[in-house]
Formats: sequence, structure tokens, C-alpha cells
Amino acid sequence: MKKVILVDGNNLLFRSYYATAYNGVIMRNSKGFPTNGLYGFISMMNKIIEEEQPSYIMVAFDKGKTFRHEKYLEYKAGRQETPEELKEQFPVAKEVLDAMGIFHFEIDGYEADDIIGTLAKKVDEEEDFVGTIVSSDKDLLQLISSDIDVKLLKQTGHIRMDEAEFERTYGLKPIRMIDLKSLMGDPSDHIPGVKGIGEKTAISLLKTYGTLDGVYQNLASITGKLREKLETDQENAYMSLDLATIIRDVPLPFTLDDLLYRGVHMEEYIQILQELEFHSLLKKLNTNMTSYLNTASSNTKDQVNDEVVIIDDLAQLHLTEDSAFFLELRGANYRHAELLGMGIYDGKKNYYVPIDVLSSAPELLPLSHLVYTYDVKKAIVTLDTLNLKFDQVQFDMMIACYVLNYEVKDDLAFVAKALNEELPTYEETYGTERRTKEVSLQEIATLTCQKARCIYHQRERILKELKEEEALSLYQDIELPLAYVLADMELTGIDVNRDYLEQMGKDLKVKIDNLEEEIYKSAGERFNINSPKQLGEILFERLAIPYPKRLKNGYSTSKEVLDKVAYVHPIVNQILEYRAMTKLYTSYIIGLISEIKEDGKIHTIYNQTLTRTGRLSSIAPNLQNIPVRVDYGREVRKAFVPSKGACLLSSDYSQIELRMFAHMSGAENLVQAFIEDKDIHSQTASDIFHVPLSEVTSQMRRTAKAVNFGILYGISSFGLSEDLGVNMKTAKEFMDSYLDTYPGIKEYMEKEVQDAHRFGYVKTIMNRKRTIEELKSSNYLVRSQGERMALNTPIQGSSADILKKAMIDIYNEFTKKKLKSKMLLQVHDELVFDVFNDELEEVREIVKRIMEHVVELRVPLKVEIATGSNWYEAK
DNA sequence: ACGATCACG
DNA sequence: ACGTACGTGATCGTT
Repeated sequence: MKKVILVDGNNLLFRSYYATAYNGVIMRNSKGFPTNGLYGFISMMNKIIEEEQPSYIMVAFDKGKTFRHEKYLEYKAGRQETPEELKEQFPVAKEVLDAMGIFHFEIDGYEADDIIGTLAKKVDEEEDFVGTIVSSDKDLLQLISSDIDVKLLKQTGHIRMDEAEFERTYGLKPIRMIDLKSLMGDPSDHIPGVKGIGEKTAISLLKTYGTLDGVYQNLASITGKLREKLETDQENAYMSLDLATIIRDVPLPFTLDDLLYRGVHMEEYIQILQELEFHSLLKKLNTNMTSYLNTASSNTKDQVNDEVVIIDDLAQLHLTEDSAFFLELRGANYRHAELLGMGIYDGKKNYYVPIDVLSSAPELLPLSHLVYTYDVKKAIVTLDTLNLKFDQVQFDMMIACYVLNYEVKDDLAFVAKALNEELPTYEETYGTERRTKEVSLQEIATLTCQKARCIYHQRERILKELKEEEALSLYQDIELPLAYVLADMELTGIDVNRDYLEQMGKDLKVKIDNLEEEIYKSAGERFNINSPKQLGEILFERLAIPYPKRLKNGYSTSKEVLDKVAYVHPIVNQILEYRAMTKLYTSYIIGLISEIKEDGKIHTIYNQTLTRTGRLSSIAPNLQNIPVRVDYGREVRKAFVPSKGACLLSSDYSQIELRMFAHMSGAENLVQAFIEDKDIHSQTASDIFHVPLSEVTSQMRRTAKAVNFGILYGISSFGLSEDLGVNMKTAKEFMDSYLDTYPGIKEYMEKEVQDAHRFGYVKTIMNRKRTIEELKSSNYLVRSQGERMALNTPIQGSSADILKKAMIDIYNEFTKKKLKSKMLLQVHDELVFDVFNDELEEVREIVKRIMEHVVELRVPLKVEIATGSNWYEAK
């Protein structure tokens, strides 16, 4: 079987050009010749040859276009003019191809698509040829057949689309791509399509009616807006069909056999690279040559490390060196994910252990050598069922990269990309949740080992960067040990009283149903109360309630707004109550019940690498936003219960962020107030209103509290006035009074913002760094937001650092003392424990001591502890 | 996929 | 003259 590669040359050069042309700034050689498109083009050609090992290859280029429709010109006119700097690169691209021994072709009146389409047809007709088309243009997918597949280039990596894959993805035959485009259009190719129809609608229409003709023949059975859209744009749709169809009978003066890949003419090739000054490509060429020569001469040394040994018996796996491993899962939530297998790289060889091999004899896995990975917590939690304990991991690339401010996104491919390593993303490999892809064992093995290799190779570089950033300690002494603590908490889970939640749900349901009827009565009609749009119309049009605020498209029906107009009509309070009840019901009754596992517990997942400040977040379910501020919502907490013979203990940092602020600003009166353990909001009220403590009213305290919070968030008089419901002038007076009262604070804040501007980042007490791009913005609002982040992050982040350190120390102390009691939850400034009755006093002492003394600041840290037979009581 | 809303610190 | 408080996640309806 002869394999031919058909490359869309225009597409390749265009995308290379635009990928590297930022605001018109492009790469040139020392003679001023633009080279940015060529660089990507040549790299890509090399990559294609390396990956595909073709025996036949050709690159097609555009050369004008036959006009097949009177309206065509009009549409084509909208197309952007090719920049001069790109045009110049085309002849050179062709020279490069000559030097590389690659056939290329163009012909008057046709685009590259048409040449490829014609050749693809020839491949279909010839018995002994198969072909692969390379492009990022989905248009070419219409050429897929049993002998033709498409390597669809993506921003990172590529997707291989063959007949089966296409049908899995779109649910259609490849040739229907044309009909699809005629309906949904393609702005990049100036194909109009039918206005208002997107991919989803187009696919479902074609699934029902087969073709564009089918759709229009059955217009009678289509109803509503959709039919109107189809009728309006029928002419456009058929023109689009024409435009989208690739020509397949271009006159070609050669045959498939003429496309033979002849291999590179090294001297010419090197000369061109030198002229273009592509030193990295030359260097790569050199190392490839040497390694090629090496393998040729001494055939065992320095092999390319991409051969994967698929292990079918763990007894065969002998690791003698520190190795990297990557656990491959399929599914978003790792607790429900399908375990696929483990890729291992020991510096020399790749091994892939399929999950069935692993689970049949997990004790044979050489854990002591599996020391580098990506997301150790995930490995611990998912492989706990096999009784595997990854307690010797020294390097977690995910956590390290988070500390270095990389965007982590739960996918190694994104981090790898930032480090200039190309890996297919999760979605590229497995598709989306709705459109899953089937992936072969061989493919998974290759990809998983590729990830293990990436971890192995990037490790030193990342550690070096951590050292340079002085963040090694944060990574090594806080974040990495914390991953183990969190894994343990996730595995432990918290007991939930399902019966209690169900009863509460039943009661709520009755209340909600009654409220619903009342609301319909008040409104005089039935409508969807949950729809802000419908609700807005009922309240502000039908009932003519005055509205203080409008949104982009409609009225705001937020609590804030409704509170203001509650006196006008009884329906407003009914709505507010309905909202509160349904929120409770859907999110906290139904939502929580659905997360209870067979063991009667809820096991949340902590995301350790998400927030920009260093806090944790909690998902599936979020246990960091269980109601507490309002009485009836708080009742939900009664469902969270201890294990038998134990109680729940909650320990809470009192005012940790304000204390942190006092510490960092060094404002003397504020520091003193904390040292004397004053009620900080009352004290602030006394100070800013100049009255003795005994004369502070609750109103004054409330105001002072709002001012204190404002300070933490990077105060603005507007924000404060909104929060307090006073005008901005009054709010400004409060702020000024505050700043007068506490000398040093103004200076501290000014310096913080100034430094942030100067360095572009801020840091916490444990040297956690947050870069703030917003500070560079020319937009005042964005820049101000950046300044508020700069003020808030050191406070929120340092508090998070402290909590994390405390968690690790407490965990270690529990282990050391061999306590049965367990840490269960973290809620930013609160920890919740399951404490066995006989350990209560000991735990209370350990937790309080460690939390209060985990760091020593200018102000004391204060911890409040409460216990009870559920989370409601322990608060 | 995104915004509005509302739950938490 | 802008038009705003910091950090999250779940659910719903709309696009």
C-alpha cells in the first residue's frame, strides 16, 4: 500500500504567519526579509514527515479561483487582502520544498483545495494508494473516504479524522460537510449559510432530512422561527452549497506516482536555512544527524525515547531509577472517572501499565521508584481502592506549575504548551462529554508515556525556576505536603444524614408549591418564576412596579433591587422567599443528596491549583458555601454529622484577614487593638466616630465593619456607599476618618500599589507570587481592578498560606500521636474535625495551639473552637 | 457557552 | 467621564 500525504500549503503558511504576527510585528532575518510564516511552515513540514513517514507527498498552493457564482465576487471581496510580508514568503516556501525533495503544485484558476480534492479522488480510484490530507481547514473534511483521512491541525497538536471519527463527531457522512456548511456558513471562508443557524441546529436538521435538498423539500414539517430563517436565506444556502463544494476534476499534468518523496537535498536545504537564519532548525538538524549517526554506528545508544512497552505482567516491570509516572483517567470528576492505565518513564524506557494489569496485582507496582508525577492527589485518591499508597512522591508537576503561576487547568497539555512541549489536550484525545472519541490502547499508551516523559524532562527546569523565584519552600514545605493532607480528607469524607435532608426537602417542597400558587395569584397569571426575563416583565410591566436598575437586555431582578421595591407590592416578598427556598432546595437539598456515596458520606474534591490568591476551592459538591448566615438555611448544617462515638469540632480563625492587614500595614493603633483583643469592629467605630466604646451603637458598629471589609477589598467610596446604602460623600467621609484614625495605613496601601505597578506582581508572606496583568491596562477600570487585587491578594493569600501550614502541622501531629480523630473540611478560615470523644480535649489543645502559633505575627492569631453533634451545633 | 443570581469566606 | 468593592461554585434560563 502506497501512502500519500496531501498538504494544503496556503493553509499551512497562512496559519504559521498569523500565529506569530502580533499587532503587525513580525519576525525578520537580519536583511529585513520577513520569515515568520516560513519558520512555522518548515517546522510543520518536518513534523509531518517525521510523524507520517510518507512515501509520497505533495503540497498544493492557490493560484486564483474560478468564479462559480455571480455573487461569489461580492463575498470574496470581504476577504482580507494578503499582507505583502506574507506574499513574499510564498516563493521561498516553494524553494524550501524543492530542497526538501517535496513535490508542489499550483494551477491557474484553482485553489489548493481543488488540487487536493482531485488527487484525493485519484487515491479513491487507485487500488494501491491511501492518503492523508493535512490542513486546519474543516472544509477539507468533505474529502474523507475509506482511503482518505484528514490530519486536522489545531492550535496545539492535531486531530485525525477518518470516516468513523467523522461520523462519531458529527453523526453524519463526511460528504455531508458540504450541506453542513451551506446551512451554518463559514465566516472564515465567506460562506454565508443561513443566518441564525449554527452547528448544532445544522447537524440536527441534516440528521433528520439527510441533505440540504432534503431540508428544503420538507420545509412544511419545520415550524416556527427556524422555518422563517430557512425561507429567508434559501438562496444563500444554495449558493453556499456551491461555494463549499470542492472541485474534483482539476486538469493535472502528473500522476500519483509522480508525487514520490525523494528526500532532502541536504546542502541546498542547509543553505536556505542559513539565509533565513533559522538557527534553531539548523541546530535541530545537527542533533538529529548526530543521533542518527550514533544509532547507525552503535545501534543501542541514544535511541529516540518513544517506543512504548505495554506491560502485561507487572512482574516484568523492573525499575532501577527514579521514574516519572502519569495516571491516565477518562472523565472530568476523578472520583467517577474511568481508570485507563499508567505511563512510566525511567529515563530510558517507556512502560504502559493498563489498568487491568495494575489491578490484578497492585502490590507489584514498584512504588519506591515512582517519584515524579502530575497531580499526586488524584493518584492517591483514585488508586486508594487498590490499596496503593503514593507516599514517596518528590515532584508534582501540577502543583509546582501552579506555584509558578502557570495556568494549570487540570490538563498536562496546557502546562506543557507553556513550556514549549506539544501534547494533545484531553479534548483532542477523548473529545467532549457529548461527543466522545474512541481511542485505541496503543494510542493511549503512547500518549500517556509521552506525558510521563514530559514530567521527567521538565522536572529540573521547573525546580530551577522555583529556586529562582524563591518559591521552592512554598512548593516543598507547603503545597506538596498539603496534597497528601487533602487526599486524606477527600478519602475520609464527611458523614451525612440523608433522612434528615430528605425530610427537609419534603417540607421545603410544600412551602415552595404554596408560594408558587400565591405568586401566580398575585401576578394574575402563571409564568416561570425562575426566568429573570419573564419575572421582569411581570413585575415591572404588568404590575408596574418601579425599577431602579436596568441590565443590557431587560430588568435586573436581583435581591438588591427587589429589597428596594418590596413595599410596593406583596408579590416582591413572595418572590424573595420563593428564591431563597428554591435555592436551598435545588442546591443544598437535592444537590447534596445526589453527592452522597454508598458509604453514606460526601467526598468533596479540593482544587489546589485554581485560585489566583492561594486559597483552595471545593467542588462536587462545594462544601465551602454551605448556608450559615440565615437561620433557615443554616439548618442544612444539621445534616453533617460525626462518626459513631465522635463529635464534630470546628476551629475558626477570628478576623484572620484583618489581623493579617494589621500585621502587614503595621498600623500601630490597629495592631494594639488586636494585642488587647478588642472587638475590632466596635473599636474601629469608636475610633472613627470619636465616641467612647460604651457609646458605640449597633449602627455605628455595622458601619465600621463595612469600612473594615472595604479596606480588605481595596476600598472605593462607591463600593462602600453601595454596601452601606449611603451616598458616596458620606462613604468618603467614613474612609477619610478611618485613614486619619489609623496613620500608616494610607502609606501602606500606596506603597503596595506602587510596588505592584513597579514589579507587576504582589507576594504573600510565604512568597506566593501573583502577577497582575490588569495593572498594565490602559483602561482605568481594569487598572483599578488590578490595584484592588494588588491590595487584597497579599491579605487573602497570606491568610490562605497560614491555614495551609496549620493543616499540615495538625495532620502530622495527629499522625504522630496516633489519633483516630480526622480532619474533614477546610472552609478558608475554618477547619472541621471528626473527633472521638476520648480524644476531645487532646485534639482541642493541639488544634488551638498549632493554629494560633503556626506563624508569629505582630498581632496574635485567635482561634475559636466549638463542638457539637453536627455542623450546626459546632459553629 | 454565558450571564444572572445567590450561597460561602 | 468613567461605573466599581476581593476570592470562589452550583443552578437556572437564554443564546
